[in-house]
Amino acid sequence: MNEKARILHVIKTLKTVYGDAHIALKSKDPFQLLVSVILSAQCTDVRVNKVTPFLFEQFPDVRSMSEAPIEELEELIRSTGFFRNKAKNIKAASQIIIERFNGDLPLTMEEMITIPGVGRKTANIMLYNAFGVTAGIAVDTHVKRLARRLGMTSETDPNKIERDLMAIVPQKDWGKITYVLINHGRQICKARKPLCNKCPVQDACPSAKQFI
DNA sequence: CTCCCGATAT
DNA sequence: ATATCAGGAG
Repeated sequence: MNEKARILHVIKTLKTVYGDAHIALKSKDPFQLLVSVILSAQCTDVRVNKVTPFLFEQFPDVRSMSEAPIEELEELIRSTGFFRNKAKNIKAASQIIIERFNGDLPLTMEEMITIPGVGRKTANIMLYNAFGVTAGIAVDTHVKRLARRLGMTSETDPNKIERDLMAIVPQKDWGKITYVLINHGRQICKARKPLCNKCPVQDACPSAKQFI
């Protein structure tokens, strides 16, 4: 079995095991999803889901968020970390969305990444989950770690990892592959102590023996 | 490359 | 005590 066939086998197996994998961030519309994704940087989704109910109770939409006092915003999201940057970005993003996009989120990668606090990872998550648009593959810390361990890339830069993954993963799987890898990364292929003996793709993983 | 940063697992 | 957690900007 060649390298490409090995990788496709890994993807197929993980898709079967984590078939119901989906976004874990709670939101009731695209704008709330954007705020949640910005908050999720270097923070667990469980923590984000704990603060957003209180945050959206005070500032439920793009209009109210654009006028939110920065100190109140900071206090409401403090526990998610990087709270000064995140508060500043969320407010600036809200103002930009109103001024440049007439209050609605843009539907293209090009426009999406002009929003403060939004890079390719956040844009990919938004386009797929809010609008069903498949522009690329969202590379977060889990996707980066797993793609490297599973031998799908040797790069460390998220943009280069995304390019490598897009060349291997069938386009119809670009949206879902992120959640498949995230779930596998949380349950089995954990950052510190990966559970290789319980891994469904152990036999096809070039990193397995190094952790056993 | 560095900085931002609190919460949690190990 | 320290590594890690749905990253992005300068």
